[in-house]
Amino acid sequence: MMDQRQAVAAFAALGQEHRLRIVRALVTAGPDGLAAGVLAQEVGVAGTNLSFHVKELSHAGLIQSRREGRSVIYTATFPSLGDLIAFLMRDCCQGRPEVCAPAVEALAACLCTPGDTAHA
Amino acid sequence: MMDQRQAVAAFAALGQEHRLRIVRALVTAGPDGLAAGVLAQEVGVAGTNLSFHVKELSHAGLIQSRREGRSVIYTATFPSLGDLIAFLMRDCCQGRPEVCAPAVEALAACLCTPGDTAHA
DNA sequence: GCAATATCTCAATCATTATTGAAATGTAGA
DNA sequence: TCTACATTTCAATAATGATTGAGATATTGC
Repeated sequence: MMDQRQAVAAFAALGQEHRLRIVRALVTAGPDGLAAGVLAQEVGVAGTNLSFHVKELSHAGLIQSRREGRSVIYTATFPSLGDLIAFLMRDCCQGRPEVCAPAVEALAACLCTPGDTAHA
Repeated sequence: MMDQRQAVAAFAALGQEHRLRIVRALVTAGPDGLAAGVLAQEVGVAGTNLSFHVKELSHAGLIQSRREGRSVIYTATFPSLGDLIAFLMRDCCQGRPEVCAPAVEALAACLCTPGDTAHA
């Protein structure tokens, strides 16, 4: 369960163009992730600057890294993203589920195979 | 459909303790919202400072305001919150729905009455 | 219109964050 | 071990954001 301190750090990390692009690139890349060099090129920042931003994202728990040969591979931390979303919308119902239902729908739309995978 | 510019502004707005508390207070309050004075007291900031923060949140599209008598009532903009969440996780599947399913579950957990309300 | 309440705007100060370049670290292959 | 490649650390500068207080605006009831 995420607390406010973590949530603020996570949102602050996402509130910067380059970092949001980093996270989105890694979310799109999926569990395989991307090497630092590829990521820097894709996001359009110098390597030295990418390092600064991935450190911040890593510190916020939104991405992870592993070494593979001489490359460092970054991946999105999907469970943390889920926790962050849950924190933001926690207690949103208060007896009125129609209030937060749109958010659930919006997110569910990203599931490519509607069916039992959504409740796995 | 939210674009990157809006998403960065929204996340940046949420990446600050007082503003996150404002949004969470309004999410919890639901469609009825809270008056500026109540909100300032609940979040623990001076009125002059609250004004600065709600302006930023309003500009990011995360909250709305309406006048009621001599009070200004703020409410969370629930559809924008849904769009923001959808933007963050867009294209997260790439043939692997199990990747983003945890995020969907986390959010769905906030729905108090599981059933048809979730797909309304 | 006048006084009281609620909120906002403005300008100044303080604090934090982003970016850059140079040098350092760690890894792989000859 | 030597060279090339990938990434990080460090220090300095530039840019942006938070907070405060004083004054301005808008609304209500007398």
